[in-house]
Amino acid sequence: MLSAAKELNYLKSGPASDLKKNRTKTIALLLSDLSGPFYSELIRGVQEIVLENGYDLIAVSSYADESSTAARFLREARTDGVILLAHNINTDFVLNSAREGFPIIALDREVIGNPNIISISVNNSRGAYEATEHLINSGCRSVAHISGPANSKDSQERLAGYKQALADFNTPSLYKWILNGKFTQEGGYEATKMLIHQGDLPEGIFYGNDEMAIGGLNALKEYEIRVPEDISIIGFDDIQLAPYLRPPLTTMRQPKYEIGKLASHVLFQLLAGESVSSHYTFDAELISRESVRLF
Amino acid sequence: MLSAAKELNYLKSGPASDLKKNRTKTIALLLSDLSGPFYSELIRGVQEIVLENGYDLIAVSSYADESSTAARFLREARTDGVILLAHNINTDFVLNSAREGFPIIALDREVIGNPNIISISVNNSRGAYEATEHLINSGCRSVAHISGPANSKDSQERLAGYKQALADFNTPSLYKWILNGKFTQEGGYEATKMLIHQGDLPEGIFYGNDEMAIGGLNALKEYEIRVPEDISIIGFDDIQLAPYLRPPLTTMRQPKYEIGKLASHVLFQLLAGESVSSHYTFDAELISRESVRLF
DNA sequence: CTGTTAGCGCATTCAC
DNA sequence: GTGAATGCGCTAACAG
Repeated sequence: MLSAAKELNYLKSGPASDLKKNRTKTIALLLSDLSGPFYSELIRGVQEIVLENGYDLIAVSSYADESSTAARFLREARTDGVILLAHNINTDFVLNSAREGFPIIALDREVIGNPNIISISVNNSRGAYEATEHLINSGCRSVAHISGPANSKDSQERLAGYKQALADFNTPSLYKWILNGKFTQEGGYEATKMLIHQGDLPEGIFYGNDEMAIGGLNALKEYEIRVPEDISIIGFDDIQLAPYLRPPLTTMRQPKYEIGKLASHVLFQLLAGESVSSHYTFDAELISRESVRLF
Repeated sequence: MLSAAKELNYLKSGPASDLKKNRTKTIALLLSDLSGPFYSELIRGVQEIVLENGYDLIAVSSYADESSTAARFLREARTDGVILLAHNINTDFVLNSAREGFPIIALDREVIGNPNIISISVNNSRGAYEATEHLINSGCRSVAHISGPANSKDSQERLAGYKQALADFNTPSLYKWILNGKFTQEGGYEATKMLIHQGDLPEGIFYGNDEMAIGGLNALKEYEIRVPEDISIIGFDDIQLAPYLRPPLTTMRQPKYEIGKLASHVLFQLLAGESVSSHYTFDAELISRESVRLF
């Protein structure tokens, strides 16, 4: 009777099944904006490991802050674990969502003291230091920095690395050469225009990420300032577009694929009850293309 | 007592809540590959409407066919509705997953006869016709076509439009000038190399999508065939990279943002019990850049 | 207005 | 082996 019903088009309810089994066999990747096209490498890394372990992967957006889908997935443990790359969810919220058996891997912040939260980050200050150093070593006697939002840890660290390099190489560190570009293309465009209007153009610009560098490139083109003949620029991230820009963008590559793989790998270790380090670090790598003038 | 527990760090279970309420307030966007970077416009459109309606959006991959996450979300109605853009899930499976009160919006196929499944598509054959026509009108006396997978409806229709244009404009239609590039960059590269090795190069190539055109551009560059001086090429989709290619790619733009908005809009109408058309169509639009030589 | 209770649809257990 | 009963953790309905 019941089996007959099953044969002819039985559709089970996922939620009911999850409730009973107390696990979803699903991992959520929490992103600040689903429509941002720059995570594909990371997603690929995560997806590989998640599928390999017989789990499903869903991507969730934290678009509207704490009322967002992502927040709900965190707070209500709608999956068996979570990989967090959503800087607009605040750390207290994350801490309050942590619970036994619900691993959280944070890729965009350092969370200490909670055994259910592991963080993985790239060495931003070091990467920024190298970017700035590269500009200086290739002949720039002055270097500006277009930074990201002040509340972003990535941005703060990159700014710190930049300043350290200026200090170490006796290069002028001027307030007017540090502008906020909000990590967006538009922001990079505006910040670069401001830099140009100030009159005293530096010989190099270190953009806190590639998106802002794209905006910068557009602003520079508008004013017929040639890259790299008149000014050298360097970005951070190595997004997919970087090699296609004119000129191809020199940048600091983040090993996104590797980070994605490690994040999910660690997640499954936690799910299996194994103990892991509370923090992992990767280095960024200089990808030299044509936006920095070499001597 | 219970309220005291709540105050100090109560974490509710999402699955249990969903079960009780019999709705998730979540819409799933089913994509064939989460790491594909070419959906951002569409996602943006969907996200806007979904959030506006107080719902959450999650993105799910159908990476591993019928055993995939996406398939599970369809089959088990894990969300209140679904937007489908996953050609690797077959239509019978979709039909068998349909149920009352679980709207499915199909963006990559035409599904007829089921009131719970609505399809939205672009007029592929017409777009392909226009692409081919554009090549012919700009002076190409011969036009090849690199197509997508044979089982893709999009690909079939684009091929049909191409053939129709050749017929209408008395342009030679040769079997050797229709090659399969699988809708991937690699496939487009290989197909283009084959075309080159055949010796008798056409004056224009219509690629079934932009990704294959990128591969084609690479192959052409390798053989020092100049675009558009030696050969004109046109793509389909207008992906984000298209204007950044060398030369900037002429292509048929799909109104992805608008499609995303309509898809979610229709979904909510269905959820509200309103009746809607069973099928909607958009037109592709010629975006003229520099990969077609103009006379 | 606060406290108790029934039942959502499954998977698992136990009785048969 | 097949079939009925229990309870997962909530929410909504209801009683006090």
